[in-house]
Amino acid sequence: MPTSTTKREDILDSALTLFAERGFDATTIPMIATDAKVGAGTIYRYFANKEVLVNTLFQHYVTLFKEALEKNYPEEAGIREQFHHLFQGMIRFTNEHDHALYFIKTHTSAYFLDASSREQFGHLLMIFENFFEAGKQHGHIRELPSKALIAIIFGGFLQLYQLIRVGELEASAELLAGVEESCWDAVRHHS
Amino acid sequence: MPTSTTKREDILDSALTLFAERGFDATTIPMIATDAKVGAGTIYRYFANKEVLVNTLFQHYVTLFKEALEKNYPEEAGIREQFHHLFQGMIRFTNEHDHALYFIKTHTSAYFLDASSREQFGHLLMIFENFFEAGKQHGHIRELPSKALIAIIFGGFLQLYQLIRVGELEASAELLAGVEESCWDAVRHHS
DNA sequence: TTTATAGGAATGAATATTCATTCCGCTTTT
DNA sequence: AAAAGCGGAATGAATATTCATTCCTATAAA
Repeated sequence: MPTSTTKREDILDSALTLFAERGFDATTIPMIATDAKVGAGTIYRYFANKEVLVNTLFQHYVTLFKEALEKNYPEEAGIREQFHHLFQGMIRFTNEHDHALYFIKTHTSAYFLDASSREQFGHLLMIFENFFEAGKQHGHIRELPSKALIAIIFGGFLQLYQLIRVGELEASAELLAGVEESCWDAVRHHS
Repeated sequence: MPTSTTKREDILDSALTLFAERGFDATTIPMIATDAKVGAGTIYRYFANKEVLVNTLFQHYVTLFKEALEKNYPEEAGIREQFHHLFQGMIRFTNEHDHALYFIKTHTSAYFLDASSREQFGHLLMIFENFFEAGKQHGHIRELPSKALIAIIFGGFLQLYQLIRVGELEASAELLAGVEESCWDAVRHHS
């Protein structure tokens, strides 16, 4: 077998957790190696260097997230249901990939992201941007720049999930439903 | 003049900017020294080490922020006005101390914060917690854990301000008023 | 008023430490 | 037995921290 894919994924998993918890600069390669139960040198068999590793990780999860949001998107449904779909997508994605969204968020404007990573992230934002623009057109969404609306939703959601991850809140269905309602009220148009 | 207090403050100012822009780990002491126009060794005359420096900075601005929120707090006013006061406090503080809130936010759960820093930050949260608890008691605020409400407001606000700092949005009075309304709708009780 | 001097402040080159990356011998697979 | 995959010690570069030296400035002697 040419290099079992397992190790590569162990490395990516460990890197995701550590980058999310401590940040890129505070995470050392030996740390990742230890956590992944792998020699430090092995990491370099799979990734040319630390920056390639972080960009690979970033693009991988941005893509996954984008797909999660786009899958089964209810094009024809009402706006509230579309919002529900997006919000549920965020929740499901966060549950499936523990640290991924937080990692994405905290590294979105990092100095070491390459052009491709930035581009991928742009695509991701576009999903939300399209949603909000269409919603504003129909008078369903508050008249604020889409970028601002995205920031409010994303910022709030991720800050909340940080609390959950740290254990200060429990992710009950009730809490999540309440938060979705809160976020919806933040962006919808009120008459 | 024996050691003008200026140098110490030059150092703190430079550190604030650099920590906020690049993060603690990506900021080197020589960088701070250069920016502050000071010898690298001079920093160690004022701060025992890099961690003491960052904790000093953190506590300083948390305290300032807390004071800004508490000053002229309208105890007797209605809840919407109290919310306005808090929100305005956030805006004013951010305008007066450019990078301070962002620095606080991005370093709140950092591994190098000492007990005192964490405690100070707890006091800060208490202001919001008290506000939300009282509001829920009177049925004015959404029935969600205060921690969650705080996360939504803070997360959203700071994410937004990051866009402003980066220049993607302009901090017009109109935008800020809209965002305040959005945040208020996120936390208030809807009948 | 001018000059000398003590002592705190500031400096930045030197040192110690940490970290990304490399390299080589050992292990496993074929 | 050869080849491929691994581990982890070794290397070199970057960084935090130290320290011997210089620079001020305030006071005091001349």
